[in-house]
Amino acid sequence: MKKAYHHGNLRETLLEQARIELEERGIEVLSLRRIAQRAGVSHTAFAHHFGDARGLLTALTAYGYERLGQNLGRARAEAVPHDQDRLVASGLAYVEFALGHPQMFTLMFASKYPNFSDPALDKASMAAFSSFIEDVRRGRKASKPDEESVDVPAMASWARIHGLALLLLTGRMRSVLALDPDRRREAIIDIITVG
Amino acid sequence: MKKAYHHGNLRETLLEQARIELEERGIEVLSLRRIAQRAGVSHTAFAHHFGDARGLLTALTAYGYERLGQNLGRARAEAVPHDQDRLVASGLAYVEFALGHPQMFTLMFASKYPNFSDPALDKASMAAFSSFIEDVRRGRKASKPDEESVDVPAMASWARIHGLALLLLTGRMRSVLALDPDRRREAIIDIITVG
DNA sequence: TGTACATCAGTGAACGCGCGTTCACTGATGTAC
DNA sequence: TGTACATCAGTGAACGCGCGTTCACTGATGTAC
Repeated sequence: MKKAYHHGNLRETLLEQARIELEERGIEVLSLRRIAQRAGVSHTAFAHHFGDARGLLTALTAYGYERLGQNLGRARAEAVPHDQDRLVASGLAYVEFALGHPQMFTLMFASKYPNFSDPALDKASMAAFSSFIEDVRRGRKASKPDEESVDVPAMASWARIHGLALLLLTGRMRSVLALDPDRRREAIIDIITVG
Repeated sequence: MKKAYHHGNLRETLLEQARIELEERGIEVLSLRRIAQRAGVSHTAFAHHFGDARGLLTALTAYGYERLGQNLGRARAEAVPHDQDRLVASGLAYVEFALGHPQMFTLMFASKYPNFSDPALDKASMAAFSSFIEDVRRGRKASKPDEESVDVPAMASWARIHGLALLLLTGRMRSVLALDPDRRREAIIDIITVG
């Protein structure tokens, strides 16, 4: 098969290879040159699709939020339709996303490199968050407060789920990490649902 | 005043300048050379005190845990001695430490650079965590479970406080960030203490 | 259907940059006698 | 109290490295007529 000069799908290929490099080596040593090498393309080919290095990171982060949003949506759809079950399913999917894609999660939540005011990134992250927070809110039986005030119960649940994800993926909470997968899953659900 | 050839206190000076550089510019662009320049010393002077670059980051992270531990201890001592008040005071101090030292907090909890198996770092982080978790446990009125099982209520409170800190410092939770300092403090306490 | 030409997509060499580390060194300090 | 000498603390030049970017380019594609 002759290799075409024009790739046809290079943007998606570069994003996918960037995702793999990210998980394998970590944010802190991501390199355009290595990603391009993985994709079998010269490292200057990036410019046509992403502008500069930050553009790639921004697109990669948006891609991560899209995947998180999809995972949450799937979990939501599979949960039997009681609000409480939906909160548990969403929360579990959130934590599992973090554990399954630790570097991506770190990029999405801790990194200063992506441009979070990029419209596509903002749209993807708002979509993931807002549906998740809606699940949380309904699971807590809290009515949506007026626009200006803080929805304390919903924020409390979100904070707990987010913190649980991060403490687990950074290796704290050794008592939970020591469990086998099934029991760990149960412990995560217990922690999400405890009064 | 003649500048001494031997500094006398260079290790502490370098750590302090590293801390300032960290907060001002961020983990991702920390540089030995710039820190040394701040301290008025050649960049090769590091080797005598920290070995290599990772050694400095490890020492800096340990320093962060010591300061977190001190802040928690101070908050604990000032709280009127009801267990619930102590949980609130510790939790608030935890969140305020994160907001006051965002880069340090990120280094302590998300970075892969420090060597977390370094004995001094391990000791400092265990000291900060264990006293904090003890506060949480007593505030939840949960008796300490046997060594092997998971203390679900304590982990749930820790996760909530940790997640709250991170969601705030990464700019999520806009409804809380929009408040003025006093009302924000109240909202943080509400979120920590809500059932 | 053919052709001219603009645009798009990818190449590869070269660049400068800041980095951490290595090296041989020098000045200051501490200590044994 | 003096002196010899080992050790400690800091210097500054040089190194190689991988990085992202720039540049002039070439091949492929799309389109107007």
